[in-house]
Amino acid sequence: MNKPKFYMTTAIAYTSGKPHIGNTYEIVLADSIARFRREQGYDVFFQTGTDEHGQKIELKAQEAGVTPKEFVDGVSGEIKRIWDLMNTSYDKFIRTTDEDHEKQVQKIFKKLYDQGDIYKSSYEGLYCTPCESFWTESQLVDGKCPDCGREVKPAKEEAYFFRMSKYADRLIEHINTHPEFIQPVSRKNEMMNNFLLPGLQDLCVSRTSFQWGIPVTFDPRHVTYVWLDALTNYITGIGYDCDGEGTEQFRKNWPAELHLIGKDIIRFHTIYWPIFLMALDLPLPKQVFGHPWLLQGDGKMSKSKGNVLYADDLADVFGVDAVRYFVLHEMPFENDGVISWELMVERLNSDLANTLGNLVNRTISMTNKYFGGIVRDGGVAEPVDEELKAVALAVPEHAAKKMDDLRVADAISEIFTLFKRCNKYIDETMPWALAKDETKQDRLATVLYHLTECIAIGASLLESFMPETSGKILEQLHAKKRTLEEMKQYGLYESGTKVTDKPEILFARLDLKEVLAKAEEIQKAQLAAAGQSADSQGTAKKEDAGVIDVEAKPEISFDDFEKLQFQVGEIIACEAVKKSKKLLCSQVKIGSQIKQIVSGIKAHYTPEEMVGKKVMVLVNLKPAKLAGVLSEGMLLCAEDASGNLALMKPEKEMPSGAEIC
RNA sequence: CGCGGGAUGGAGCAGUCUGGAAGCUCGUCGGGCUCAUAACCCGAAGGUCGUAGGUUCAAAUCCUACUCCCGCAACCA
Repeated sequence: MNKPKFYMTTAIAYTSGKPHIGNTYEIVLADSIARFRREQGYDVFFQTGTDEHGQKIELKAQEAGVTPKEFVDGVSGEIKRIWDLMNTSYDKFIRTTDEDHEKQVQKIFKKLYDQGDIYKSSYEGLYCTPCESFWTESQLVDGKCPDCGREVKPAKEEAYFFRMSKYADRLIEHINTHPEFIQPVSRKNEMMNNFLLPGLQDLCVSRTSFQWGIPVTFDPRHVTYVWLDALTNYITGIGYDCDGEGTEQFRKNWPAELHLIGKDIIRFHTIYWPIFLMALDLPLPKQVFGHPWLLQGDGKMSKSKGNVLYADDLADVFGVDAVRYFVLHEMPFENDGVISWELMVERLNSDLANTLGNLVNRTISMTNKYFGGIVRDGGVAEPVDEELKAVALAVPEHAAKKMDDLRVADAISEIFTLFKRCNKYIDETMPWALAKDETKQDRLATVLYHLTECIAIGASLLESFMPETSGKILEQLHAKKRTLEEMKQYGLYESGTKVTDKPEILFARLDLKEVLAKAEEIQKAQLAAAGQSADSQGTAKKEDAGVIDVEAKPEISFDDFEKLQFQVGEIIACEAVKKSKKLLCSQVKIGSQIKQIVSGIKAHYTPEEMVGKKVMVLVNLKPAKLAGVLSEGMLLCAEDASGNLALMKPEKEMPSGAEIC
């Protein structure tokens, strides 16, 4: 019998830095699906990797004083290390700097150009360097990049474009006739209404503003822009060849059954990628699942706060399988999940230590205590056994159904219903009472047999989610790993088998206080790595800390300083900027002049309390529009670590317009 | 009228598409049990399902208006 093939991928991770727990979530999720599909008998090929080109990386490498290649070699290695640490079973780790990938991308670019899908034009607009994106005036937020909030600069760039519109109708048709294509379904309307139905813009597919990319062969000033480079990894990784048939593996595996990606890049995978494939005359992937995000509960993750959660730190404290369990269990299907040290401890103690670990432990202990470790079916049945058996037989099916819908968290919960049922069964049968009765020895043996059998089934099911734990349990029971097929039968545990005589604690209960102490150490280490001085960490974490340190800026000359003009200004009127949540617009009297200045301090000052204040103003700042309102300077504020602001006022009474120098 | 997400017992969530007895996990309290990792089992308390209207025999769910929260950008999966 031929096993059906199952080709799945994760998004390739961008190599701009170490991946945090949210990035790691995706690979673990993918791994659990891949493992489960293998269990189901599919011939799985599971690809992941790293996306390594782009201006951002060029800049990061420059900052670090290494070549871009050296930089991405380091980060890609780090990512792979974490993927391996998390025990993920990918079959291929592709890098977009792989030679064969680069070669194919160049050939694809040429081919699309030759057949008229790609054309040369130019791009004019406001450019955000860190985001590598052009924006139109109307897209800007407060005059800044809507993605990152940083400054944009007017720029014009010659570029190649892909004619998306040509294929739009075909894509709309495909999406409408394949309701399973975009998952979760709610995303489908978003794509249709926001992008497809209003009319697709052509996509810019080359850049000249940086070099770290795959050069366009026939126009070497250009490098391939990220999406054409990155998305194609899904086919180049399995041996696509633009000029020929491609490898046998490619012909076998393409199209992919599943692209697993973050919800933020659904657009690229359900619009641009399918259209690229149409242009290459290739079939489309079967399904794209945009999973939700795992967010930090207690405030925004930020390196400067030192509260970023990394998979390896968490694994150090909790163990790899506990981290896998947590991210899989805590992530719902559609909404974002929450992660925090407290929640991790709660899950570990409650589910892994109490429900699962303790169950295995008490079962093995009783077997040792009452029968010298020998598990034997005593053949004395009671009705309660049937209830347990029914659960054990139903759970694999239920879990499989959840997995088919990609509801991994629900699948795990299904498995745990079996462990919970086992704990209840122990209470119902009271083995310790049976043990005291000479005539109940066979019944006692039967009870322990059922428990061992059910744990063996549950442990086997756990393999996709917690491979190491699964193996440990089976080993302690000296049980064979079951296939899904075998789980349809009950009673495969061989009667007369001896279990281990020294059961190992699978998950030790953790004390929240101790864990939080460790978390604090990790936070300190992060702060140190972020370049803060050693003594500042000590004080910064305490509430009574009187100081904060900020990132040092390069030294400036006195000439630079002289360019800045500061004066005392009196706020004579102030109102909130209507279209904005953060901005106040003040009329500031500086000498005999009145300047209008917009400041992002609405959260800290009301317009009323602003009026009458004499404050420090940077007056010769180039005027700019914020939220459509002209601002002709800057009110200076001090800001603490939690973002509280305080306006700077002269320490003695000074007239409006007094120069500050 | 900027965009997006959200509001369900103390905490974290499901249920909302396709109206039909408010559910899960944790925590709390009471009880049971002692094989086990102070664990396990049973029971209880605790909710005007953000507010106000509307549709309906019936609304957490559909419609309208409003309030409040959160993010708007990192390490963007």
